[in-house]
Amino acid sequence: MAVEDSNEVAAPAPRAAGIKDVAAAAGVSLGTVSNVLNRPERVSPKTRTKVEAAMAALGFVRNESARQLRAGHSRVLAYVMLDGRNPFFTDVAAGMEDAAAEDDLSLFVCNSANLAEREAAYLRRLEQQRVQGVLITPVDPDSPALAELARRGTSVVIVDRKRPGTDHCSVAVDDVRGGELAARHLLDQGHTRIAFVGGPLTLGQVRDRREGALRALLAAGLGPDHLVDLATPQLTVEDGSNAGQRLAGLPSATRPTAAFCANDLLALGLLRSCAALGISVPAGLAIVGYDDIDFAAAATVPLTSVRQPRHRLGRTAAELLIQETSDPGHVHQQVTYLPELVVRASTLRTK
Amino acid sequence: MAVEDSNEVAAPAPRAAGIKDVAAAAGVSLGTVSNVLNRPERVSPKTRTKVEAAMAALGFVRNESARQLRAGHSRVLAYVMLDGRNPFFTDVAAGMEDAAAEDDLSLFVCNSANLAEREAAYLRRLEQQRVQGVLITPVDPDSPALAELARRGTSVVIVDRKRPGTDHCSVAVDDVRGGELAARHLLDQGHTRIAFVGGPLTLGQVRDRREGALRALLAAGLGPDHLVDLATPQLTVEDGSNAGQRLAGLPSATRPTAAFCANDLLALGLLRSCAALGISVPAGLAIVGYDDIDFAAAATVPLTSVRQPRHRLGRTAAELLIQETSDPGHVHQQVTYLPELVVRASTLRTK
DNA sequence: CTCCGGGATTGAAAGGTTTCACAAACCTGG
DNA sequence: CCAGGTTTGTGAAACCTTTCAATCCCGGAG
Repeated sequence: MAVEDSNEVAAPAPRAAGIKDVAAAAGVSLGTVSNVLNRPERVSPKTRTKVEAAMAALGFVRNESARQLRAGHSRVLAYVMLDGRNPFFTDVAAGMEDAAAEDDLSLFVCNSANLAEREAAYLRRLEQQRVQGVLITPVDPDSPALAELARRGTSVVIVDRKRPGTDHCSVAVDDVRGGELAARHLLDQGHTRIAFVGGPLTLGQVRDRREGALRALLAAGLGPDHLVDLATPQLTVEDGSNAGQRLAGLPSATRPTAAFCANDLLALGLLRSCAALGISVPAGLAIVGYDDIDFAAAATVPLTSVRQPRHRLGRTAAELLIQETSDPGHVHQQVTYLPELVVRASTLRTK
Repeated sequence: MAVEDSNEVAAPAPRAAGIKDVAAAAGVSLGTVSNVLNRPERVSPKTRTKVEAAMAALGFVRNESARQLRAGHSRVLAYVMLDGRNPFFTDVAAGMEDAAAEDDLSLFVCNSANLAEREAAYLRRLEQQRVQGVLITPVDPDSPALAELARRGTSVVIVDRKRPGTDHCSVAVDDVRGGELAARHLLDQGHTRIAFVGGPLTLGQVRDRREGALRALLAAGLGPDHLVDLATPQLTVEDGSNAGQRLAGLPSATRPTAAFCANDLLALGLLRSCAALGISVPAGLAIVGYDDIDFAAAATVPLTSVRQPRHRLGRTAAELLIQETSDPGHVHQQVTYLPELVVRASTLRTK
């Protein structure tokens, strides 16, 4: 007897208190506790205080699963990003987080690491969790999995990519325009042979940026052979560095005097290998990056880059998603932002 | 009549199919469907096929909330990181993700952005979600909120920090040792006046690294005045750059010839401002960073840095957490890894 | 032919919250 | 002091899955 009592007292896990326990402790009905939680204005101040005291005393924590179960959907938004190690996406996520926080929603961030399979696994999980909606920068925006997801009722917003159909909202930046800006700037600086560093071309972002560069060349009366492709398997610093080696190996007659990189990671890698190989920047090689991540400005030769409104991109995407899930008369929208060229030392004509 | 029928057909949201609908469609009981899902081996192949066909036909998606409600806990791990924009933490998260994936768990990544308030909000949310456990690099490891959380039954693992008590597991890297390595290296290179760039000192990481540097100086017979403090409000590239301005302003008699930065972001900022101010690195100023993020090696003057096993840090933390939540006889462990100095051009003695 | 054992299947209960129709208590003015 | 209206509080149903004891059915042994 005494033993049992002392066991009770020493019990380490008194099983989390629920709304029912709170009701009992406060001497009110279960429904009233729920009202305190969800519509405090419909409960008298006196009772409310009593209930709140009971909650504090018991260390009550709302059970979100039960809540969701009843509501049919959660208060969680998710972002499936393409590359967790690219600061660009981190910044996009920060923008989403701000918007989500304003509506008292949480943001669940997942990283597909550019792996279609991993992306699919996350989407399955998220659907099972009945997240309120999914923000995604997809490996492949045309994947039927996305359409399926939307068809089954989960709102999906495509980020940093456009999708032809009108099944989803999307927020993107005009990458063709960005490529044009970059290339035109290099042309203005007197370059006529430009390397395009980037890949794989399965990524729409890469395709579009290259396409833009090509257009700028054509507009200047130069043929497509003035764009020298240096394809990379991925968009990492390492790949950029490798591209630099290849570039240096080209015969000087045909070697480009400028390079346009599909993102800043590549550009930073290229910059590094130039330093290692004794090619001065911008005199020996002018370099333009893309995204204008913080490290671009921080590089020792600050990088000229095409800036995207990354924070706004994320914020707008989240806002569209929230709007879609709350407004039944919602119409899908395709928002496109314009990029902007930020000129820094890596392309400044040396006198 | 006809009208109603056609309405039925056109209904856009036929309300997600549940286990019950599947059971009806397959002509079996609800319990059997559950068995197919959870213990397929106890169901005859014939029935199983039938059920699986029904699931596919109805586009059945398991409802995780209901599942959780029954189970009492979810299959989600969460990492509350200190700074989403610092690649170090991103890499730690990647390590966790790998470990989580192996156990078929999801990782929910949140960013406290070094804001105690935001951290608290996330912790509240996560507790409400009944996540299986929380990994956290806390703003303040001694915060009572963490102990509370653990007391109420949520497992907590402290990452990149140690906590005196034994309430939690923790995984950390010996920052004092790291500071020592960095400073000793600079002393070996002949420097005797070393700047310490970093802050705020409320961050244990910063305190410890500074402490280590101090020890190395003392061991070399140099007084604490040989360590020149350049305090920064945060650990960003911008702060590092500002510190550079201040450093350059010091009278040349007392100006340090080397700088040890509390992390790589600061070091990159410092590097940039040196370039802008015409201070050559390492001849004019040797620089050591901390973390060895990818951008450190990618900087145009590759950065000497103290490498932490960041991927392993994350993986181990997640493994400990999983162990803690699955093994009832679990004993809290404090794992400490040793850092390693990676020497690059930013400190190489010129000739 | 009956009985038994064991695998396959079933049905009901449980888990914590929200919602909603309803009951109770209170207040106002006549 | 009462009718009628408003403000508070109540109780039960519903959300979807899992679990587990109970039942069913089948073939084989006696």
